[in-house]
Amino acid sequence: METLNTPSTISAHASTSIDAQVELIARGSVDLISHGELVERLGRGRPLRVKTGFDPTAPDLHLGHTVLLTKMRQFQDLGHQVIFLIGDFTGMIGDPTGKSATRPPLTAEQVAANAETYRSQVFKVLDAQRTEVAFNSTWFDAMKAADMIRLAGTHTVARMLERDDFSKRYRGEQPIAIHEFLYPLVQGYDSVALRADVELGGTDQKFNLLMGRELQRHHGQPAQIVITMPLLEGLDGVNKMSKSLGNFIAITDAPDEMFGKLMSVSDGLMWRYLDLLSLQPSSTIAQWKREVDDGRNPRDVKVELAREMVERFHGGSAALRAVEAFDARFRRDEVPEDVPQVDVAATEAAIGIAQVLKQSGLVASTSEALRLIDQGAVKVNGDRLIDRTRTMTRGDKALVQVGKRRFARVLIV
RNA sequence: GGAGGGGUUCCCGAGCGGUCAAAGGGAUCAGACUGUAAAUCUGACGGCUCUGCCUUCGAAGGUUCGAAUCCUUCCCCCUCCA
Repeated sequence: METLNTPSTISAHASTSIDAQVELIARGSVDLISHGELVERLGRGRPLRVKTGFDPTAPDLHLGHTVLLTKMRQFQDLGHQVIFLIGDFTGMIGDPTGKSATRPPLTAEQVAANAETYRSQVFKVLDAQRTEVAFNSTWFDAMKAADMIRLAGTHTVARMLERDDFSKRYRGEQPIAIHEFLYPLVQGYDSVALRADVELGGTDQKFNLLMGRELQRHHGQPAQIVITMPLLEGLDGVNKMSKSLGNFIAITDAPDEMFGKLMSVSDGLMWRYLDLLSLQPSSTIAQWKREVDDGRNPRDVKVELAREMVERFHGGSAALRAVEAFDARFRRDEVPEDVPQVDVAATEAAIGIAQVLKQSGLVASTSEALRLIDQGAVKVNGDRLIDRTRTMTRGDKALVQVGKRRFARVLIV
């Protein structure tokens, strides 16, 4: 690791005061260990090396994953050096969390493929030009068994058992494999190898991040500053954002969908999202807060948030179109432009409306179709349909709508 | 190895021979209200050729006019003792 790629001059952040930097860096964080050390380190006037480690399992990223990335981006914008570390060495050994004992180790090929997927998603948030991508196999593959044992010798079992996860399992008489004790050490050693000034992680990573500090001191380096970020709440505002709970916004969600999901977030959650996801300066967000307190419609601020996110992941023109499409559809109550055309086959001359709804894919079953009709959720050519026995005949065309979001242009054939 | 407790519709969870497509809560969907906010209120929430019919309560058999509820076997979970 001789090419540390550190710019010799400081450009961007020279103009930003240390106080202002600290304020931005601390925004949204749970732990900052420690504030004083951060001020001191920034005071040295050189770009900081900011490390964040990621699993090589390459999930489809959602906004929750981007909280850390956003924080990294803020560091970049302040002129610091960001290191995107892919834990391929650990990934090839197997499950590091103990959560799923059966998670199989990844092959080198899988790791490489995942890393590529990662890159394509991650650089929607990070500035690729200013990101150093590192793999921890670089130094661990070169390590000898004796080195690993020496690393293991730096800490005690008792110390490891302090980690919440381990102590719970130990008390609960759940197995803890020996190699699991090595993960915090391995992760901590990454900080030594990278000479990290700062390491970012989720709150669940706190123990491992602190391990980095100890190992750095052990190796005669100044201890890294540790920053933990919270888990982002999902669209329900209660549970953490996760794929399995279905309360997520994927970064690959289509522009209109992403925009709509963000607009449906509650006002309280909106501020949370702004703090954790927006690259707007804190002063701007504070300004918006004051304006809302003075009577400005929070909706307007939410539009800013939604627009920024869509712009980040789909570009500026897509964001403008999303705003326009949203206004047209929900404020002016117009029919969206991209309504799918569907042909529905009638076996006889006439076909019941429930069948039409089902066969066009607007509803899952005839029963559901009838229910929705009874509830006044179905519109045909803009008019509410209340007669569940209504039929259509061959050659009929109609714009059919179910609820607020489901549309189809149906042709009976 | 011994003793006991369980597996119910997307999730949690009641039911313990008929009035059960099965309480209640959550999630979800729709309507009202709105800023597609959130909250709230109302309704729906297995399927179908829908005032009726069909399929569902771990699996398979059985008892009964009738079973999610009783019996038998099997599968799977959990607790305590050894």
